[in-house]
Amino acid sequence: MINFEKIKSIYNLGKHLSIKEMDLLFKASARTTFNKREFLFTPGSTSNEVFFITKGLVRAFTINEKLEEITIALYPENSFVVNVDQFLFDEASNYYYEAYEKTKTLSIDYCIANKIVDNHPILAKNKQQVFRKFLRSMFRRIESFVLYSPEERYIRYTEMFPYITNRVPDKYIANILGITPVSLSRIRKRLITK
Amino acid sequence: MINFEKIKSIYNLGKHLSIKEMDLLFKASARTTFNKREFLFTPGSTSNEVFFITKGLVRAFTINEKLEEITIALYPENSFVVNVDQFLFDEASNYYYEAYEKTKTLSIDYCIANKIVDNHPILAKNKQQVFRKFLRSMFRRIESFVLYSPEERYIRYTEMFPYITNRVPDKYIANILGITPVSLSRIRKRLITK
DNA sequence: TTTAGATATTATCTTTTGTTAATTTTTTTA
DNA sequence: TAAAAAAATTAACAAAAGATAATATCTAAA
Repeated sequence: MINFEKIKSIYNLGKHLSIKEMDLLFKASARTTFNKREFLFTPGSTSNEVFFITKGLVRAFTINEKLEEITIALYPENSFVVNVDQFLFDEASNYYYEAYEKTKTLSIDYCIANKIVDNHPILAKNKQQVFRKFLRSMFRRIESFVLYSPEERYIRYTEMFPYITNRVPDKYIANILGITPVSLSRIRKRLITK
Repeated sequence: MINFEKIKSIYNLGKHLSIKEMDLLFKASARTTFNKREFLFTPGSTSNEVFFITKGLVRAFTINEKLEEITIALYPENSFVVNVDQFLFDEASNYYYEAYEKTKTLSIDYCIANKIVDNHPILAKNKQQVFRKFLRSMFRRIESFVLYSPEERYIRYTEMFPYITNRVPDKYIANILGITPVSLSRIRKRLITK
């Protein structure tokens, strides 16, 4: 069910990290299944739970002044999901995190996870890689806004994450790209007629 | 010269972190002064040096297909500067990092820094906070692209970083906001006449 | 399977942005 | 300080995006 080798390759974890150590974390984690449209976090949540998505897809969104839902991120299998506002800012969350599909997770309180990790040098060594992976994806996303047009961003996004694009409405992708759904529809049309 | 308390407050470092421990890192660091327009890194660089800016301002930019310089980030005093491509991707850098002002730095090889940090539990504990600070600023930047218009991004940027905006040409700010310098000039005009 | 609801497309119009080039202003340096 | 270089503004036009609404298509629930 949990593909250790896949996780190791996704997060560039060290060769010396064995299943035994990773299992320490998995054993200490709760397994939860969220039905479609159930929430992992809601605004105001101060939970420091770290979710690992083993199956399904989670959508993070906020509500803007016009009371529209704006999707900021999508998390497929093998992603870690945290309550950003709580995790990074020690503030109550502004975001909803909902299971867009029926989603299976492993979850653990971040402080508890940290205690386990800090007691096992090999885990501690690999913790940084997970953070680095986050930084990587964030940096590439910022780069895409600075260097590319909406059309280019869309092409790159679908090429990079076809397994996400296929599973959610285009309007979520439009939000993620920083454009309106109507504009994305026009971009798609432009690309087809090219 | 180095304001320890300021660094501690910027990076949310723990109260138990004393100057003694931080000094271990500073003592192991080289002091370098870069003149205006000198480079800390250039494309192709595989250096894993971590710079801490004690004075001055560094600009990271790349060259696009049209051979234009595109500024992706500005680093003022008390910032850490690393070669992103090397640091996060283990790839040679695509970016120039230039001292836009005469800049004083402390620098240390990341592996060496890590050895020192890992041998001192209090430093190790605080390392995460520095990473978290990076994640924070990256997340807020992504949020600004997803939630706000170019005009709103400009207002927020100048409010948040007046000490940067004042020191560099507007065209660098335009790049950072993901718009053209001409468009930024029009936004400024619109805001004045409001 | 039918129907209601959600999503995507299209149309129309307005606003903003990109592009290029000319002009003005500011900054740098000889 | 004067000349040169860089940056910012403005103009003119084209392209793209935003907003809103109507329509079409797709999806999910009764």
